[in-house]
Amino acid sequence: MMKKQSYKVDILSVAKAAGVSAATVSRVMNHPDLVNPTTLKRVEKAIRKTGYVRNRAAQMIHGRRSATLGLVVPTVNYSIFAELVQSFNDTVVDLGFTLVLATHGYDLTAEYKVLRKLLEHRVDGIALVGLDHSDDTYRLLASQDVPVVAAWSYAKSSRISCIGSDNREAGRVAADHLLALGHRRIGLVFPPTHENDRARGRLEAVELALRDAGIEIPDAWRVRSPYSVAHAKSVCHELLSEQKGITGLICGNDIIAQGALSSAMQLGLRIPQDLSIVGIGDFAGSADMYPALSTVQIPAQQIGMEAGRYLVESIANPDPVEIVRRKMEVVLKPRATTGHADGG
Amino acid sequence: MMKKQSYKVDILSVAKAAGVSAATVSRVMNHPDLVNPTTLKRVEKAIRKTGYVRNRAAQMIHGRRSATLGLVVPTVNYSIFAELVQSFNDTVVDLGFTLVLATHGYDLTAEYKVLRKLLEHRVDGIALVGLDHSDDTYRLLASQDVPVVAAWSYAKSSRISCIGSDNREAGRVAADHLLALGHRRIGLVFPPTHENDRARGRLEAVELALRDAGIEIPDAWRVRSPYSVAHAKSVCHELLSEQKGITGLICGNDIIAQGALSSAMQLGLRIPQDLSIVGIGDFAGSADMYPALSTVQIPAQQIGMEAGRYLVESIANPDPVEIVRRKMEVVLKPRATTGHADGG
DNA sequence: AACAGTATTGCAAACGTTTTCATAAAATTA
DNA sequence: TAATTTTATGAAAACGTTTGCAATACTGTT
Repeated sequence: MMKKQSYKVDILSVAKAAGVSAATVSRVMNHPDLVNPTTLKRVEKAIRKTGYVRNRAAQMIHGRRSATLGLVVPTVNYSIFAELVQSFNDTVVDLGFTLVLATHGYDLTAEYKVLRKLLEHRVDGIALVGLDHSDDTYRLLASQDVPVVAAWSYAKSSRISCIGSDNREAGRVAADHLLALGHRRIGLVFPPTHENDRARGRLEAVELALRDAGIEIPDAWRVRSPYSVAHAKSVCHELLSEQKGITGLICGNDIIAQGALSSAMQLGLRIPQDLSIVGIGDFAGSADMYPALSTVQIPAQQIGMEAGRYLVESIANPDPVEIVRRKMEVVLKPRATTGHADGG
Repeated sequence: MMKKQSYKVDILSVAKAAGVSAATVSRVMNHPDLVNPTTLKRVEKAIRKTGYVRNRAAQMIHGRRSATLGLVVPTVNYSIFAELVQSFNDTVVDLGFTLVLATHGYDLTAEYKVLRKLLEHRVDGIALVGLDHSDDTYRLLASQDVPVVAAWSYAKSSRISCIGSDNREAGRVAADHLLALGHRRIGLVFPPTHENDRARGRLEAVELALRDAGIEIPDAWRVRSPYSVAHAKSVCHELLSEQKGITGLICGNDIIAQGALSSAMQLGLRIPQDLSIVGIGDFAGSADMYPALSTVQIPAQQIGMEAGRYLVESIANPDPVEIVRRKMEVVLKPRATTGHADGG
């Protein structure tokens, strides 16, 4: 059976094999109800025998959709966007789409380039992370009429549709949590905020909350770390061994928090008696670490799902392009890495 | 500038805007050296002004490559395949390709379906994980002449090209590590091995190594857990609280090990004095956990890179389809979660 | 038996590009 | 200046599908 077909099997070979026209084969694949059951059987057999796989490109050129969706994330390292990617994927696959994935490594110039590629491939819709994008990117998006959604971030005046959380709120919740536990000597470990609205919003809100609480933080207690466990660990090691007196750490996300936690434990600090650590994100695994990480949950799965659905919906109804903004609530997950400032 | 072009901008609109033929525009995009510098400038301006993005589908239909590569992984959850995906992506993007990602959730029937979709989209090459695939999948792969590589696993008699590690070796190394430390009361936490050659190879090798060492393991010490931290944690909690006397745990991968570690610490066990835990994989973050996870490294990044390169190479030189098998060495990473059996 | 209605199929145009071939214009040579 | 070569461009065919329209073959009704 199924001989090793050398070279292209097109719709015509199938038609010939089945003794029908190309049109009929096409109908078998797209509108089987329109073809005689007997013929259907024969054609299906021919399809199987020849190993025919229909060419999406050719049907796409006919005005058909490509049935692909582009997803642009900064990175796929660690589990930062893992749940987002997985749930977005699952959602859209269920709806008949295929995922084209692109990453840019937190570089918005690179983002523009990959976005262009996605557009060349005529993805039917695009999801990207966050709301910081280059002008070129925004212009490109505006010039094409492809549905777009920014996932992860929410802003009430975003230039494009967005489905995500308010990062300032996430930052505030994290800060309030530590403040409520009586912490006043707080260290901040965040990634560079340039070109990253998530980190910027979180950090700004944290700083604001602390200021409002009348707390002054020495510059030495503010440190930068990219989203890498190893890097965060080394940066925190330095911070915690040199700057005594810090009782709480607010981290830009759970990956950084993980590094912070690791370095603290290595230094023999008791968590949370000697040091409280709070992350942001609630990534897969954060709840099951030991000690379980206190963090601010961003509902990644739900965001991925909603973003996928929104895109598919917009493709189906190319309505007047109205901007949709959906805010996904952030929720504090107080777990084992935070406790009262007095260690009690 | 760049007006919000309603509806399709095709090569003809650009041609008209620039006062040239479609052929010239095409040449500007594909062979700029063939066109007069003055014309080039004019056309490029028209391209910018109209916001033209070339249609890959249309050029693909012309026998051109699609410039996409399919990557099929079981899941993108946690960081199990994160490094693989990221490095594969980075490698092929550098070489001008775009990544089409598919997941199947460890279900080989689902794998067949997503694979078909990838083929419909005419990806120029396909990478998938492991060597367990359905007959349908293998047949489909054989019937199309698209370069294929199985990443992650290595087997000297694989039906398709493979670039990866020998999972039996990984299992043996993990077992030998614990044996060398004097452990004889060893628990096994593995995922279902059905349709998963990685898990199966590892587990078989572990069992063999233990048998060779004259060790008999009670059935109660063999437990199943999918690749999920939460699930592994709960399964291990049960195992460790009911079955006393276990001094070492061999886990199917680092994610399971992470859950095991978490449950052990929660139970107040000292690691590694009371219990040694070894994982397999050395995923991103494993080295920086606390305590740092002892594990068997599978060089994911390198595998991703080599797989990407191999595919691109095969696309460039559609040589006689010779099967390539590259074995990536596994290396023991003894860290803080394993120690002598006597706890000394 | 003639008719209308319906079900099934094929023909051919169309989609947006690339590329071969031909032609025109410009540059070079004798 | 005429002949030749080179450079730049356009016209049209081709790629693998889908689909509107037309044609044919059935079905059932009188």
